Amino acid sequence: MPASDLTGRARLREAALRLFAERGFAATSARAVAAAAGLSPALVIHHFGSKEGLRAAVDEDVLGRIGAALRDLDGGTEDLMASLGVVSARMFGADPVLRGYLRRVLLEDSPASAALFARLLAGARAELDRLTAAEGGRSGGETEWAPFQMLCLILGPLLLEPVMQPNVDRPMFDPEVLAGRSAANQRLLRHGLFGQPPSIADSQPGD
Amino acid sequence: MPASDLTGRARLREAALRLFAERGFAATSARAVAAAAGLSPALVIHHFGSKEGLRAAVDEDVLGRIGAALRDLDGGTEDLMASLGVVSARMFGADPVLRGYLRRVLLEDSPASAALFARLLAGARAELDRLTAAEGGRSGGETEWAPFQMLCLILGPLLLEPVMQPNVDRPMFDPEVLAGRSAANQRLLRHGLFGQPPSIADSQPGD
DNA sequence: TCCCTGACTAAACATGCGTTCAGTACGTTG
DNA sequence: CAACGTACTGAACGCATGTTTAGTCAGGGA
Repeated sequence: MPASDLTGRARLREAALRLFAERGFAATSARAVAAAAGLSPALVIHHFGSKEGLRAAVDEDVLGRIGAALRDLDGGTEDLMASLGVVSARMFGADPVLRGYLRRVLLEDSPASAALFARLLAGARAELDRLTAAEGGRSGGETEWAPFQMLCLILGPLLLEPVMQPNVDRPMFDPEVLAGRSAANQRLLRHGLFGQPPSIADSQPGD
Repeated sequence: MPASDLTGRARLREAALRLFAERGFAATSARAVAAAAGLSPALVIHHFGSKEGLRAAVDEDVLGRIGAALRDLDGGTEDLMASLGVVSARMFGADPVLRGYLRRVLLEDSPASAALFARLLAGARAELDRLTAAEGGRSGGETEWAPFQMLCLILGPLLLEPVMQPNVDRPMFDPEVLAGRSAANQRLLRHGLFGQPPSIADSQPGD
């Protein structure tokens, strides 16, 4: 099952995803990808036209997966902003390789990454609207940066994982740890770091 | 003054900083660096021993600048958490090239980047202590993630600049815009997105 | 059965890479 | 002045890269 069940094309794409995530695109040779897939380097050209074509195929695959996860989420009637915590768990938490690849994609400004970020931003805005409505419609002062702040809180640990992890006891994307972080983010967005001492109604069902 | 006043060694380092920031290390050839500096490729080896040595020199230079900026900041008696807003303005706001380089450094886990992040984390913790003291010592619930959240809010826009900028009207690191974002971060950390409607004592002197 | 298409390979190609080498020009030191 | 070390150059070396080519092999329709 590991990789040998897949077609050659798919095995190349998987191997490329892994190596691009680990070392980056420019630092990964087509030969290395082929070797990791147990195939000949010429197959990269045969299946994808060029190394750049291979990258495009990997991009499409990854962004497709994430787009699907986001679409699932919109459909579900998850309560409040639990959803963005859930989506980060489902996408980012799932696979270290995917995280590594996303990390590198997000800091370029390829069309693919721009589209992904626009999608995430729209999600954050929608989430924020729901959150505002749940808070009784009051919105404190300037909210221009709010969706970006929300995204920074969610994407920050993804982007900073390699440097952040050594400063955290447990694996940052362990489901429990991630849930704790999501809860902390929710508290921060609602009340700040100092608001509302944990007196009554501290624990909520969702998240 | 642009570059010709500098020694060949310094010109190579500056050119490398710019190109590494734009294209990444692996995608930048020693020949390209030398050409950008108006020098012979062999000089890269003569001055730095290898291309990797050149990277080390650039790293040292960049991290030195940032370390100095952070040290300045500790010395000054800036009030409250204005300081981290100021430091991001002074370091990140200053130079797009520096931002690009930092972006790439922070998502590897080289010793240099680990040291830088540890430094930033310590700064965030100190800042947070001061902020907590100013809030009357009360700290709401779990604060385990607080310093990381703070760093995400500050570093997020730096890391995401390429994908974020197209969604923002004005240049993200324009001093005014950055000040506005810093103020928004401060409000978020203190009261959340919905707390404390802007009734009395809205504007404060610092930041 | 034949033939064709598509997956696949080994070998080779041209190019660009990091690096080395031999040598020139120049300011400093003896 | 001679000797030296240092900044610097053009040309070359060996090698890895992305890609091409020619060819093998299996499967499926006519």
